[in-house]
Amino acid sequence: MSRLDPSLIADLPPFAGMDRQSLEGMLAKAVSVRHPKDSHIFREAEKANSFFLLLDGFVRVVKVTPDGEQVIIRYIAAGELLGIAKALGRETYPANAVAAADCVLLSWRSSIWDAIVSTHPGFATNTYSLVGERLVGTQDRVVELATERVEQRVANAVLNLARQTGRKTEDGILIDFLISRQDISEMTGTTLHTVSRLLSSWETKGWIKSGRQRITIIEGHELMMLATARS
DNA sequence: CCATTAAAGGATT
DNA sequence: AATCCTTTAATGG
Repeated sequence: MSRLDPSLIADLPPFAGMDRQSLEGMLAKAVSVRHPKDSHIFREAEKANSFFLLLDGFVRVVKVTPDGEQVIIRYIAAGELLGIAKALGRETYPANAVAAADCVLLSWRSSIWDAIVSTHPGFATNTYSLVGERLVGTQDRVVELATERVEQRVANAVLNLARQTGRKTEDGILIDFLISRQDISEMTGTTLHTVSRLLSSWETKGWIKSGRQRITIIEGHELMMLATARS
């Protein structure tokens, strides 16, 4: 296994404020793993033996209902931790994590979590922040699902994806991985047909450009108006 | 306003 | 060729 350079992770939020020696210590205990698109990184209810840092790619966190319906909880972008069951006081993973694109990750054994947190208080606080941000995000989505119309929820989902994973192109902000209308419907609690209709009507208005599994936001402002408009 | 169903055309493998 | 993704239209809650 090749040696990993500290600069690989030094600038990522979880390791902010960590000195070089500590970074090297973390990396010495890490194993790098590759996950091809659509492979599972971990599964719900599985024993949480490892936690991960996503170095490249995108991960989809998914819950599956008893009757087989999928709900997308969130997407995780490069630089974020995932599978941090230990930080949540859990022994098992709370959901499935699937590679939404080809992914490169670092993984650590969960058994060293406590030692890391006690020797690197900064890592602990960074993790609290991450957990807090995700909590706020899910709270927002609960409010959305309870009060907003489908059109607004879809607009929000698209904007959030663009903010999280967007890449600038000549046309606008491209959501930088393959995402189907089915995926968006699973994020927003609607059907792929409704998502399809909404996206094509936005395309007609010139707000977005979308092809098969690709979405580019051209006029983010209009979408934001829609997303926040009161019915 | 939105889900469901059905049908059909395009894209991907 | 088989499968998946998207669009469109009709119907009904």
